Amino acid sequence: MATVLIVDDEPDIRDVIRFTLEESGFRVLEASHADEARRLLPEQPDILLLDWMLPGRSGLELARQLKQNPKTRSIPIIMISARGEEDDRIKGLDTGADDYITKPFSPREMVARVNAVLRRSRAEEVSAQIEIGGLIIDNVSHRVSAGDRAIDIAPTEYRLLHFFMTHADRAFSRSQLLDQVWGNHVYVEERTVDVHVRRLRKALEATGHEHLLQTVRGVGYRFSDK
Amino acid sequence: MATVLIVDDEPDIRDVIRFTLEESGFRVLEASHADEARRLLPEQPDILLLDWMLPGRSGLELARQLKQNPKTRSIPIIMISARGEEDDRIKGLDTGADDYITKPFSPREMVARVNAVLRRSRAEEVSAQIEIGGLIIDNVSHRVSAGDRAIDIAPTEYRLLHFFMTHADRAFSRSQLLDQVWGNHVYVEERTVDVHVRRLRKALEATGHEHLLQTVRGVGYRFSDK
DNA sequence: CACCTCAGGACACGGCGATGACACCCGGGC
DNA sequence: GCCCGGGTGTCATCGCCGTGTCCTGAGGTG
Repeated sequence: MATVLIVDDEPDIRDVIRFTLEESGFRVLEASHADEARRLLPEQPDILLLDWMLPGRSGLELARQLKQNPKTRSIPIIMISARGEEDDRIKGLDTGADDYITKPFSPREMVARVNAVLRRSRAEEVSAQIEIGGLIIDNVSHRVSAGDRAIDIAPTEYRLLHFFMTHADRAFSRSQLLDQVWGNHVYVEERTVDVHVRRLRKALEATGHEHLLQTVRGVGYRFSDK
Repeated sequence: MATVLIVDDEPDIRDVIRFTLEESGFRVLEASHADEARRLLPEQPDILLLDWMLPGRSGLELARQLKQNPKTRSIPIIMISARGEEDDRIKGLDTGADDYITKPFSPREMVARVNAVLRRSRAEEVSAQIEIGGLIIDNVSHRVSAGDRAIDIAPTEYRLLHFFMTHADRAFSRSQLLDQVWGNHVYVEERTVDVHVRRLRKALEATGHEHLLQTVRGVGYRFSDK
């Protein structure tokens, strides 16, 4: 089951939240301030419930910090704020918070939101380097490799592959691929996608990974190691 | 740029929203009630701003409907509700709404939320999986599997199976199936359904799931694990 | 037993996707 | 400026898979 880290300076609030979440089967960690929260990060919480109004605006700081660090960026954050602090709420979303709850909130609402955010974020998992079926793409060095062999690839093929690998196990139509990889403003023939798929496959043949790029007849293409 | 569909029965509200969104570069569609919204779906809005309090609770209905239809399920919905209708807010989230805004709201907040939801939904990976009797169909990856074995299936068989699995435990006549799976404009022989049922069964035999597709003599076919 | 419905095999056509060829564009080197 | 080469988009062609129809036989039903 998922672990939730509550960061709030009021013990009463923490208690209420802890009770509700534990009843719903979550594991709960508590911190009363930002520093304590940071110390608890090694416990690998799946989600943070973060009170906006921590002393010294440290809630905002913490959120910003977590979202800037690649290692913690993927931890979703739900902000808790008092009703009416609208400006803060907006900043919270801008900072990268994934959702927020206004006090006072009902237990049911909170659980519903925690679940919703977890469901969303689970699939996301962004990282610079992605590995699927032994094939590795690294968006920092802009390089594709398998084992210790580098694969030479043209720009468009690279973008296509990168899109596929960040959206694996999904079937895409040609027009979706054009929108996503070429940009939805340009107009090119749908069949062009076929050609680039073929070129990409050819490039992947060098290491025997062409089977990862699959044709879904009547629909489009899919990237998957299954 | 993204397209937003506003569904609200109050023209003033729509105007305000439209103005703000267009200023932020969105394309805006307007509907004053659920039916009009449905008619605008072919315009492919990227997100819906849906007033909760449409006459006759049709806002809830619309949301539920959209989230149940595989074709529209992925369109994110932001609910607009009057402050304090908390029960409704929860129901809204349960219905599948992705977020909500309480009236009155500031333009900035609205834009921030629309952007946040769009950002999320883009990366999102709702595995729209349906499982019946150990057989799994996933309309996102467009794949059928049982256990860890993938089942190879032709386009028409796939659509047929998908329809059956989303409408399990009901018997359908051949003409109903033709309407639903082939489309009600095309004309093909009723017996053709038999042939595709047979092909589908053959495909399911690979994992021993052919018994799920049952013949209802004198009526048609039914998909069920009972 | 006669009738009707469904299962299953066979087959021909059409369309979709794979593939190779080619023309154009752009940038770098001379 | 000119040439060269890699990259990209388009087109025509080919082959195969998917699809719809027909026919026959099996099995259930009255």
